[in-house]
Amino acid sequence: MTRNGGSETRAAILEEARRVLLDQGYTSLSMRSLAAAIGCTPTTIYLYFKNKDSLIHTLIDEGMNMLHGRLIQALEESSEGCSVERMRALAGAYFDFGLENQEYYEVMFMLHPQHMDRYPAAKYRSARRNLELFAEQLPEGPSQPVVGIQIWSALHGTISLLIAQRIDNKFSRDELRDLAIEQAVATVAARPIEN
Amino acid sequence: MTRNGGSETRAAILEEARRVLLDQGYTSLSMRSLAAAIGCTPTTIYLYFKNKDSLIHTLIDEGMNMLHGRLIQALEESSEGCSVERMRALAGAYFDFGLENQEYYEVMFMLHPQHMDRYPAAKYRSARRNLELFAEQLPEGPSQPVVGIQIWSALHGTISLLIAQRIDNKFSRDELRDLAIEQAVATVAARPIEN
DNA sequence: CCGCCATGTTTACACTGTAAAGTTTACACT
DNA sequence: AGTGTAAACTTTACAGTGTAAACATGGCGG
Repeated sequence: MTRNGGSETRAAILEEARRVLLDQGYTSLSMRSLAAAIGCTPTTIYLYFKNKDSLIHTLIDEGMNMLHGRLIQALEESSEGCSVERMRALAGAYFDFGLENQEYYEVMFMLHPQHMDRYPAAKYRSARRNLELFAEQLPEGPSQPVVGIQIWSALHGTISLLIAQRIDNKFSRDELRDLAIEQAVATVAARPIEN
Repeated sequence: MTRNGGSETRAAILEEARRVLLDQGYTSLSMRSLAAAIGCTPTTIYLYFKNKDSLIHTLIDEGMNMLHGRLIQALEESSEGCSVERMRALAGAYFDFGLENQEYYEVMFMLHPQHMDRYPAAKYRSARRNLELFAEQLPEGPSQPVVGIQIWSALHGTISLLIAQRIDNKFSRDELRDLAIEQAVATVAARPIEN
């Protein structure tokens, strides 16, 4: 392969990895096929990424930033509403992001760490921002982060089962979406108002 | 390896597979190491199981039956209670099963089908029994299976994130358990009584 | 006794991630 | 211009994966 100044190769790797991830999913993303697609040898990739996991980590990070954009946008669009309405918008945006970016969602939230190096602390923080948005919509403010986690977890449950195709097709996605969002909303509505 | 009458080998395969699954997790479960552990060649396993996935399927089936036992027991112990109390017992039992049998839970509900052959229809039915138990606890009876699915999904969300170690350790498991269960209970309590 | 079938092994293929060592290119500096 | 060095990339190799095809062997029924 022609020398092309390093960072171009790195960009090509990421671009192709992203493409394969979206088209064929995580399992099809192999270092060798990746290398073949961009016209270099497998080991070249190791010049830019410690290993496959750290390549995945940067994809996760991309996904987290995409998600953050979507969530922030949803919050801005509903900023005039009460906490219930903001949560409805947030949950809806989260749900839609998950189903519209299934392959991203999978590497972001469904991959087991045993198959994966520990997620680096710096990137972990950027991921946590997304989750904190849920607690921040509670009427009492972000003082109960665990409740935010619970609301997020419940949403994640439905999304992950849909992605994993563990829910019978006879149940409509829209109905499941509504139920999941309303459950999140109900949890907010049940909180005491304190701020 | 000595001929030992077939079903013994099959039993040994399953026993070792179960052991590895519980000890080292799904990723460590390889046909070759499995064969080495029970003292046969990898291909011998293919006499008893079509492929790795179908071996996993029978483990999933085992897990589903274990889970069913736990859920039925919880329901029996709470049979005198109202639908809210029965759901509390059911959700608690489901949650505990998940965390006490993480490796089973993972293959049962968290593995992506792309990595896996389609779950056989017959076994799928036995899995569905477990989910139907949730809808059956609704005050209006099992007429709204999708609500049962939603309650189950939300529980699954918390469990799967805990198993995947995607929830910060600073959040106590007990508190998350309580919140998840109460969210399930609240969804039941919010239903109209019709039967 | 003989043939068949269940039970198993041997061998092989096409993959996977990744480490070590060697090679080529580009550029800075004397 | 010539040389040193570092970046970029390849070659080769290892150890592992699932699994298919062909071959061997034991025991049992006719």
